[in-house]
Amino acid sequence: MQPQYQPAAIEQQVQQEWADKKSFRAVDASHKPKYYCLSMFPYPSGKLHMGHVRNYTIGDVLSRYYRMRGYNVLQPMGWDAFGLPAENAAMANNVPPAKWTYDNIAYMKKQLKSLGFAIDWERELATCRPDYYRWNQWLFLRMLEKRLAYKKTGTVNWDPVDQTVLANEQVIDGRGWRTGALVEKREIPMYYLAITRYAEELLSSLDRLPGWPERVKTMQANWIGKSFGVRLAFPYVLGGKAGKLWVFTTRADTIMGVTFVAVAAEHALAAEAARRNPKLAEFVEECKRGGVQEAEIATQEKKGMPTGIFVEHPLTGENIEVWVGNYVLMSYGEGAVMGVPGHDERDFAFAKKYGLRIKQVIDVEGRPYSLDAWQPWYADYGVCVNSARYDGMPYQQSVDMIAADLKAKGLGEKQVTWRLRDWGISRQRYWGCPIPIVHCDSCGDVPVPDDQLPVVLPEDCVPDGSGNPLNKRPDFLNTACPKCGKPAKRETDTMDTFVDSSWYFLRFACADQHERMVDERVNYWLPVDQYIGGIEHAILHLLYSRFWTKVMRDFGLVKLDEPFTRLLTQGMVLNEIFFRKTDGGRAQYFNPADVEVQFDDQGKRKAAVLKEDGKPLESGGIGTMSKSKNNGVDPQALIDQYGADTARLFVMFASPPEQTLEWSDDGVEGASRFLRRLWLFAAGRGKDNTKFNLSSAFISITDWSSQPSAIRDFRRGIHLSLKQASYDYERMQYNTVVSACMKMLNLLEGFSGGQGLGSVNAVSQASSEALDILLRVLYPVTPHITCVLWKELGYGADIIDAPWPAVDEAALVQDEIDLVLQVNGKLRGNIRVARTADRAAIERLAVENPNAQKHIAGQTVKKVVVVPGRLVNIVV
RNA sequence: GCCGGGAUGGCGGAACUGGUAGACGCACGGGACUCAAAAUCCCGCGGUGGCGACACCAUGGGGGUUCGAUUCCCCCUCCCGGCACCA
Repeated sequence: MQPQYQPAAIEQQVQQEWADKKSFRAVDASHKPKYYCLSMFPYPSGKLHMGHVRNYTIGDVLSRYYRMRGYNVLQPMGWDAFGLPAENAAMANNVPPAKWTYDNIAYMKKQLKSLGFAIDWERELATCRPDYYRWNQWLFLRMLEKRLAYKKTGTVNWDPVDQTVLANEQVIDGRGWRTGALVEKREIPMYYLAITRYAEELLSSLDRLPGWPERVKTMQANWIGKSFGVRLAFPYVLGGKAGKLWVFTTRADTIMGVTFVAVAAEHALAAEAARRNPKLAEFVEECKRGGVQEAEIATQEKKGMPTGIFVEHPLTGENIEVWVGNYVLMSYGEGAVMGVPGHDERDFAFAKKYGLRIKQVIDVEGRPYSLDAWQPWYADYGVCVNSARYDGMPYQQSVDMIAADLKAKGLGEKQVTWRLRDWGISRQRYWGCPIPIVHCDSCGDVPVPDDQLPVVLPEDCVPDGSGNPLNKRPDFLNTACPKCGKPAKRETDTMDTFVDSSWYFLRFACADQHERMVDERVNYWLPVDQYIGGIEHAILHLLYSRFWTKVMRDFGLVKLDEPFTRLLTQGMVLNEIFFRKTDGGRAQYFNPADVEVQFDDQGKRKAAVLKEDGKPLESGGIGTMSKSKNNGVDPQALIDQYGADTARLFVMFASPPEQTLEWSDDGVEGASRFLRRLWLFAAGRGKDNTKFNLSSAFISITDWSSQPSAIRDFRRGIHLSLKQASYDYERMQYNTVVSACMKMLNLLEGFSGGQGLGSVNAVSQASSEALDILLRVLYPVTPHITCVLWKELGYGADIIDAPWPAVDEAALVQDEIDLVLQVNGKLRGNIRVARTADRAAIERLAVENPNAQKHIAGQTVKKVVVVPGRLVNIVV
């Protein structure tokens, strides 16, 4: 064995061996139980970033652990290969998105392999390949047949200079990112998937996902947003014609407090009023300026303008004026809301601003009400007041009666409303899956017949920022109508990339199936037993995937209700941010690798200077690794310098998977140091050069109870750590798994030089057993080094198929245990009692303890709390 | 703005179901080895007071429940994720 740890050499050798033996090929049937471990597939952006390293290491640790536990494990990998960044790169470098994407995939695949992940590469897929996306098209056509896919208009960001649709990301402070032009909202026809038809099931089946984090389920439930309320109408007569203005409210109990009604700028009544009032028309246009992002709309200043149109209160008949409000969303409810300034904070502010009437109609346990300032309890549930026949009624009773009264007049009824909207999938972009529709002057929108699928995207286009290049490709655009055969045009919109990622986990089960979308193997491997990915996907990707799976189930393609049994949402990877203000006042960011941090004697930070010029930098705190803050760390440099095992060990040790992870160069050094120590110890060169016979796993001692206590203490420490690590593997807290391994090595090193240990043979055997356990516990995290040591020391043929070590419960038993002694909950010492001591004996020992006596002195003991095996608390 | 989450020594974090706050690691200080440095090893390391035994304070801030709260409840502050066309 090499005396020194040389990661580069052993990692390459071990990876080659795995590749040659196809060690991680998943078989589609087995007597073992299956385990499908999936990490969210990467977007091929160029090279791996730390978030990828973290994500795939978590998945790999899990996969290897489950294999040791006797499962038939599948861990596949693919590429979420369509998307906007490829088009941006294409424009910047004048290279087709396809070439850029395929080059990135090749490079990143090499990087993934160098990290030693136990991936079955035979199932690799890329969503930009026609043999993948043809099935997007195929299923879209099936959904069209069932009217689960349909066409309607939708709102997009429009850049009036480039004459192109912008993604939200491309709108910066309300302007187009390339042109700087003020962005406008524009209505265009789009295809939608009717996810709202599954709203009820998507919500209710969250309860059947015990393996999902509560926070993710809460977020999804709120996103779906089922609310029980009343849909009601305000009748009006306009230009001699009668009409009804519909609104939805969850607070029908406040209906007697309505003093105005507000509609969205896109509402029909707003358009009607604008035709007769140029000032209002201007305001409606103003509302249409700016982007479509909800965060932007919700934080902008609340503005409104009266329309001069009056409607009739459905219960009192009172005249109520209609306003146009820039905060009313056309996409939620009816695009109109009733204004109750007395009991809605937003309406209160609006009424104050425009001098509208504010009326109290709810009383909350007699709490004071004044029109001067908003108070939080104004919005609470209470009892109706100033509400005629509803006075004195609590919430539910008043809503029931109001709904009944409205219904009697034909002006409303109870209704369930969802926040969830149907999924618009049309994108006016090139690098995506073509929507398989042909537009014919005679026949209209005609679906492409199945036998003409896939509609293949030409891969040689280079976008230029002005619209979709497919519109400039006659060979793609011009086709024959599938129905009548006359010349027709292809749809040039492509699908949202969330479509691609909504079912890739199914395709991994049968990536070589080219006749069908999926085959019966999908029912063997699915559902995914453990899905791992960033918390930023908690809503959209996961919700779309759940929806898509249910649609495929209803089409008879899969037999599962939910795609992911367990979900782990990993935290983001953060690093420090350093910058200097430039002359223009803008921040110039410097990569932490180029920064030297200086400390004072206490180890507190003094200053940070740029290595290049030695001058100080400002700290921008800690933030997610990003290009804009220039605080990313290239994993390749880390792997090249320290090896994959160190990289993996660091990301697992630095924080638990669900929390954010802070980058630390010193932490990496520490991880590397541990592996060097492990290697030196195993190579028989421990700290004092004591050389044990570790070359054999043959252990002849079966009864350790007669061994000296030093040996029994040592084994107890090892088995306690093993027990801890086993527990932590199950709950996926890998940082403490690593900690347990470090404790084991500390014990081993301390043990090798001790005295009074009995026979050298027994010490050697206990050490051998401990190292055997340590290597197996550590293996999923750092597979290369443990693989080599395991083989070199003769523990077995191949650690990848070694079983998980068993805890020797007998080793954990102590004859005497230490209990914590408290008086009034304060720590006052320890008492040592026999393992078998009963409660009375413990209480007596505790009260008699001199330390306890000191604090009891002169007071009466009220009671004694004994927590078995833990503590005694004397209450005086 | 709305929804969700987080905050523990100089730093990353640990503490399992309410039971010794600070495991493990990093940084830092002292020492050994060395001509010297690196590497390695040993010791120390939350704060205040005390020679010491020990006492008191301390888990973002304020309040509550409990024999006992980092853990449960209420209020507040700051930070992070998402908001439907970034993926």
